[in-house]
Parts: sequence; structure tokens; C-alpha cells
Amino acid sequence: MAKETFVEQIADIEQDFPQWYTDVVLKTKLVDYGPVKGTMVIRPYGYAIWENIQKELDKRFKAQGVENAYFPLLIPMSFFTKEAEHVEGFAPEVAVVTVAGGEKLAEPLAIRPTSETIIGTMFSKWVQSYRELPMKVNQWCNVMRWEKTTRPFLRTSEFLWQEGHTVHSTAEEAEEATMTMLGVYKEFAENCLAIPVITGKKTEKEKFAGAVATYGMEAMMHDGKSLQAGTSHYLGTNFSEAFDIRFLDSDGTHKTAFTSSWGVSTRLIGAIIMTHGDERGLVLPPVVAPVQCVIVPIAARKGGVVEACESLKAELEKAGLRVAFDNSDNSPGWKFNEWEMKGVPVRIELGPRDIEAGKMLCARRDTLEKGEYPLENAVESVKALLDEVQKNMLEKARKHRDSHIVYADSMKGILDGVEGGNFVKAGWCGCRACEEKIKEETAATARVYAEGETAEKCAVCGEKSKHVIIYARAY
RNA sequence: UGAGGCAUAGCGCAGUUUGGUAGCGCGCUUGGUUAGGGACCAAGAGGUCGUGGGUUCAAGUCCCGUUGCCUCAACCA
Repeated sequence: MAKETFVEQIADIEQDFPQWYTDVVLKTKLVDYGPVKGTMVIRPYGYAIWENIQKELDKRFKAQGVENAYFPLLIPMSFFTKEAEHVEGFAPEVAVVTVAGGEKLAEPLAIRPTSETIIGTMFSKWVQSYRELPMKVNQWCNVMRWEKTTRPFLRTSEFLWQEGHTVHSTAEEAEEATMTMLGVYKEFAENCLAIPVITGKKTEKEKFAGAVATYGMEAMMHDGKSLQAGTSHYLGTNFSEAFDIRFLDSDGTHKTAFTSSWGVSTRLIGAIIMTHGDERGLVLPPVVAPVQCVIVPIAARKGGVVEACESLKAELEKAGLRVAFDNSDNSPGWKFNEWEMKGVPVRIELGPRDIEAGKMLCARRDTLEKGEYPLENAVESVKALLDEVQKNMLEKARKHRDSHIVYADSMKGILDGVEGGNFVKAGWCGCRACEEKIKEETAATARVYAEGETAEKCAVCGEKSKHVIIYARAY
């Protein structure tokens, strides 16, 4: 029976979490494997989550004066070679088109792994005067990176994302934009996805190829591993020099501009699943859930039940809620499990007994609690319940994370910490050798600098500590 | 690229040791009974056994080749 298989797989949650994850993703019909290795076909239910993420982010981008635009999928290889670090970093994972129209191309075309190079090229044409700055554009698109090992949503060869790119007349302003967008991501992750994140600067080793500084937001999955959920890069003049993005300043001289870029991807959907998912399947935060509330009829053939469900659905939809009415002829128990697996935040059970009493039974997905509410104020009750679920999910995730942050002052301490499923804060002398030694011995990487914290000495070499680093094993 | 494994119905698998009518569970279709936590009965549909060759009266099964996929290692903002 399907359920037994599912539960058996769930039982492996601690040992083999990614397998559990993959099974849930496939069973809930979010995606299928794609025909090309490492790609996925996003089904309507999964794509609806993405659309809601887009909607919420676009609102926030607009508030920052960012406009949406679109740039080509294919980028001449020569564009990549203009920024040395960038090409070196991305070369191993770029897919290249060499033949088109039946003929070998004079210049190979890269399928974009990210668009700094093509957008930089366009910025150089667009930017003339300081009056046009800052310039802020964002594009929603697909990118391709030829990864060796892949997992649905977390690492796929092709994925959907948004990449924002800004141009500024001063370094300070570009740096500020980098930090502002990082803040937008953090607020979005916490308020919309109910995922608490730690933001901070990345080490030289972990930074974006071609950036002056990379800032990331790291989320703790419930096995204690970290997922890089978004990044914001301060690019300084690295790309504007390579692509000749210059402007005429108010003092009449030509100056090189400063740029930033920032992005989040469909990996966020993976973050939601791995942060909130439980042994029954998905748990989706109400703000981005494709279906916020499902109505399950009981004894649907009895007179008046279907009609009552339909009128309740209409009432809730009128109030702007995303509602489903499951009138299939599966048994109620089957429906309960099905919709729970799909992560719908609130389920309403409506049967003859309830209709007679003027009540409805609401079950919330996050705690699985059931409660009776009057049918009369259904909209208010459901809305309040959704808000409550959203808040509780964030709190629950935050508590889990905060109770899994530990300090260490030795290599063994770091190893024990990450093996116990924790984020480990430890002092670092700042040298590359110590950072690499930790990765070698513990399989943990430096996720971000812990801002404003200090330590006595480096956990590896014992020299004076310059920074505190948050170490974790990562997806 | 190194090591190991897998390929049989939509999905998951058995059958290969010892060659002899193509099987099971789930799902699907039809009809009926059910319904407050994955219901039940009955009847059905569905197969070039990854692929090419060989051995044999006879190959899913044995032999040789080949292709694809998976796991680990490596690689990976």
C-alpha cells in the first residue's frame, strides 16, 4: 500500500534525508525528472509556489525602484573571458552551443549560467550620465549550470531564478544596495517563507567568481545542514572595468561605475520543503501555498453537503483566499492524507452534522490540531488561522535553529558540532589553509562571518582570531 | 575519470542459480456497496523482458558486444 511505502521511507529521515526529500517532491507532484540529466519538469502545483514567490518578491523589488527586464539566453563566449575570475569560476559548468542552423558557429555561444556579462555589456551602452544612476534592473529567467550531482530544486542543471543587477556612481551606494537587497531577502524569507535565515559575508574562498564581496543568507534545514538560500554581491568595479561601464559625472569627468548583483532561485522551494516538511510530507507557509485551504466533504452524497461546500468555497475565494474543494470520490481519509502530504495549511471538514450545527471543522497542517468554528464567520476564522499558522511555522523553525547553534574552540569541537547537526561558531585567524583544513577534516564549510562577534583564537591553528565564522555542512 | 550495482506493464519489484505457456503489489478502466484518518466486492485493459549478435529444438534466463541510469569517490558561488 502506498502509505506503508511512504512511511517506510519517512522512517529513514535521519539517515537519508535527501532521499526522503526527493520522494516527497516526486510524490506531491511538484516536479518530475526532466529528459536531460539533472533537469526537472516543474508541474503546476510546484510552479504555483514559484509564482507566489515571484509575486511577493516583485512587490519588494518595486519598492526599491527595481524594474524587470529581459536579456538573451545565449551569450558569446568572448564576453565571459573579459572578467578573468568570472570565467575561471564558471568555465567548468557552462554548457556551450557550437552548432546552429546546421553550421559550426564562428564563435561558440554560452548558455547563460548567470547574466553579469551580457547585462554588463548592455549597461555599458545604456549608462551615459550620472543622472541615469542608480540603474536597477531585475530579470526572471532560467539559467544552466552543468552540475555533476543534482537534486530536485536544491541543485539542478537548469533552474529558474531572478537576478537583479544595479549600477551606481559611488562605491558606498553600490555597497549599500548590496546590503539593502540582502535585507529584502531576509525579510522575505522570514515573513513569506517562514524560514529564519542568518545573513553575513562569505569568505574569499566561498565568494562569487568576480565579486569584491559576497553576502549570503543561510537557512538551517531540519537535519542541521545549511542551505545557501540567496546571495547578494558587491562587484565593485570588476565588471564595469571589464565591460566598460562608465558615466560622465557632475564634475565633467568620466568615471567607472560600481555594480552589484543579487539572486534567489527555485532552490527556495527546496528550502521550504526541507525546513518545514515533516513525516507526513510537505508543510507550506500560507503566504506562498498554492492552495491555502481545502474543503473536504463528508458523506458528500447526502443532500446539501456539496452545495454547502461550494458556497463556503465561493465565500472564501471572494475574500481572496486560494481554496480547493475536493469533490473526488476518494474516501475522506484518503483526502486528508493526500492534502496533508501536499502541505495545504488549513483543511476544512464539512459534513451533515456540521451543517446542521452551523459549524465547520478546521485542521491546521503545522500542528495537526483540529478545532470547530462557526460557519457564520468562516472568512475571519480561516484568515486568522492562516496567520497563526504562518507565524507559528517561523517560530518553530527559529527555535529549532537557535537550539542548534553551538560554539567551538577546536577542530574536534567543530567536528562534533556539525556531526550533531549544528551550526558551529568558531574563531578564525583568516588564513586560507585553516579554512581548507576544516573542510577536509569535518566536511563543513565556512558559511558566513558571524557579524559583531569575537573569539580569542583560531580553532585550527590557535593563532589570534580575527573573525568568528559560522561553519556547517551544506547542501 | 576510478569502484560497484541496476535495466522485465504507468510505478515498485519477483522470475535468471538449474533454459520449457510473462508473474505479483500498487496504480488505471467498468459496475456496485461505502464514507468523520489512506474502505470493500466483482469484472477488465495493459509486455518488441534496454539494445545488437551468438549458442540451442527452445533464451527474460547461458555467452559476447553495446547503450542508458543509479550509488560511492572526485567535481561543484
